[in-house]
Amino acid sequence: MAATLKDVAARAGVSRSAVSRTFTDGASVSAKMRHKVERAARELGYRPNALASSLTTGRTKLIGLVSNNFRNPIFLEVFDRFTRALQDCGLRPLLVNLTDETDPEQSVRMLQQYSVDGVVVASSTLPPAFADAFRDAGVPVVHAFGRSVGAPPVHVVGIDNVVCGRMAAQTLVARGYTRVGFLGGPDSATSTQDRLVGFLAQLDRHAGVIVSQSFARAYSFDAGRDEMLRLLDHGPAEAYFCGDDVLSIGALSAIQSRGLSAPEHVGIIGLNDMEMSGWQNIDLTTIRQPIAQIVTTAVDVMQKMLAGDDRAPVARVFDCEIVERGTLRALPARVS
Amino acid sequence: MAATLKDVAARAGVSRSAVSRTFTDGASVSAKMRHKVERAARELGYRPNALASSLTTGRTKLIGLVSNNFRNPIFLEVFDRFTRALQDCGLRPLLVNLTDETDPEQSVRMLQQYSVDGVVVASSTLPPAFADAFRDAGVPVVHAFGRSVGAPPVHVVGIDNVVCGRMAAQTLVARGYTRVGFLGGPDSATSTQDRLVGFLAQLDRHAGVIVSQSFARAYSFDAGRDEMLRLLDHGPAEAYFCGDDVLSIGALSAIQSRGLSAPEHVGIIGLNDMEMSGWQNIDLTTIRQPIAQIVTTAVDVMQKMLAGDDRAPVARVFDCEIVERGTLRALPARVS
DNA sequence: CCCGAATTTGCAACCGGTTGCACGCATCGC
DNA sequence: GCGATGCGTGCAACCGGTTGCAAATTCGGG
Repeated sequence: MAATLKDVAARAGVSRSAVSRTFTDGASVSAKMRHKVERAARELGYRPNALASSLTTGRTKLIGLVSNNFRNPIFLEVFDRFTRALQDCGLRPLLVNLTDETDPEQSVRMLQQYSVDGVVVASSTLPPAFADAFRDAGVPVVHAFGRSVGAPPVHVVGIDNVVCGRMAAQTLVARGYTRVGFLGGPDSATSTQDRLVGFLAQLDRHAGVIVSQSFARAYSFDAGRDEMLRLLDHGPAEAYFCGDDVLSIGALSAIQSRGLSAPEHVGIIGLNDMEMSGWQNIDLTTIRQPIAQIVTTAVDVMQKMLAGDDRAPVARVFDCEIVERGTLRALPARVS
Repeated sequence: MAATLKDVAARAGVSRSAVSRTFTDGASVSAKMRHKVERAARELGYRPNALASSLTTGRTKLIGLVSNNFRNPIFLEVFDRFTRALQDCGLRPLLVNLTDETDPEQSVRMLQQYSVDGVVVASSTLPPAFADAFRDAGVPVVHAFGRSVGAPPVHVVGIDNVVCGRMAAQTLVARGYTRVGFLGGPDSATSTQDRLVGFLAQLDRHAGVIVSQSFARAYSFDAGRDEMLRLLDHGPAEAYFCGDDVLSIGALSAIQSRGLSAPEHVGIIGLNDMEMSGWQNIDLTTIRQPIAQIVTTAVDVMQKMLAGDDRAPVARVFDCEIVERGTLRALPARVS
């Protein structure tokens, strides 16, 4: 169907190499030749076959975009930004949905079969071993929203969840809460673990504060709601740090459906600052994660790796900030 | 790096064709040969290169998944389902984000360069001409959530938006509303146009009902909120059919921030039944669109086309249903 | 106008597979 | 024991490009 290099060469009356060279920049072609070829190409509607050329060049410009989080609305924004950023530098995202996949090996193989140039893992819940599998296979990989440790096995871009846990604790203490709770996502997620560690560490400094902890079965509305309903039935804390905004909103829903409200009866602070957290009928106090920066940086790192930069993996950590809205009680008046 | 066909052949002491044949099913290979090859392959960790084989077979198993809707949370579910369904039949979604792309030609070219086997367009806002461009390029295409007309230029899977408009109108009339409004998405979207047509047509049968119309600049929370704020300032209708749930939730937020509430002051009915419409703090009455069926069917149609079935394009239309929640006044008591 | 250097072009091999064809060999019937 | 049949295998050409190398062309300078 589609015109090939050979067709164009025949029509222009030149060699195939000449055609190839006109379409690869950096190759030496005379102006006259270029004209002839371009005209023939235009007439035939020729487009070079990216896959065929990848055979010899070894680059496909295909990037595996791997995630297991297709329930949390925040990830729509993540996908939006990743696809745009990748497209902007001429890369094509090959999306891999790991939701019900158990075996990392299999995805690695699949992506290898398609000779992806690199892999972006976008998830805060996948075990680090997963990203490692790609590195072991010799594929450049960057883990966005992964756990940031000192000397990570692969490039990581994200936030420091331990610090976030501390911030949350600090915020609750400053507002005078003395019985606080951690309502995390699944406790197998590194993000959950780290946030809990930070939360507890910070509270350790405040002897008078009582702390409890529990975990929702997933980062989802329903899971948050169910877990909060359970907590409400067993004497809840005064305020909770929820693992994530969507969990928080589920929790708020539980609170409302018991005829209670935030912050009057229970305080809530979330994490992510997803768009709907700012909606007036939700108005969630939360910790903002700089998604845009994380994505941009991850793509940037990927580009550098593709360009041949193979420095040792580094964790790039971005700061979070508290977004004050309406689900925590006000700061006590300053005594002057 | 990776072992190639040649390496395996050398190690097993057989010809390259023999190796190729062991990995393509339907080819004739003796059991003994198969064993030798498989062992050599295992030892070398050989995986056939999907792209190389696509050169001769003409199939890449790559499917372009094209959308311009990365703001509406409902589309996360759409992507989740599409990627899973495609993966389940051995196809790989190559995601194309058209958010700020103006020229359809360009995406067509790009996807052609990657020799995708087919294209799924998932959008209710892209003009039909867009999907047509792929058909014209000889690429199998199915348009999910597209406009369903009698003899469509390409396969379409979705709902009948005219019927939805009628349902909404019918629902409002049945509840005794006499001043109703249509708060649509961007009026360039076919879905908006069709819903409006149906809405008006149905209301035409009810002489006493006054109807107004306006359009939000996008299918997004902010757009819905802004438009509703504007309406509230100019004497709103008693109830609105909003183009979409996310728009509806924006509208609800506007209503609340004016100290009003639904359904007491203004009634709202949405469309989509996205997950959060059911959340207690939103509780939106809406029209449910059977997303799962639409996606499954779209992938099914695609598979058939890939298998060589090139019957004339058909529009596959699914029914919607009203989901009664709390943003419309109750049905008047039946007079018996 | 001639010569050497620089640039442009074509040839041919190669990337990693697939596949039509012909040949070798075992099997079968008679 | 013979030829017909058929399966299994290897050869070689091909898919659509790229690229090292050498030949051909262009160019500049004297």
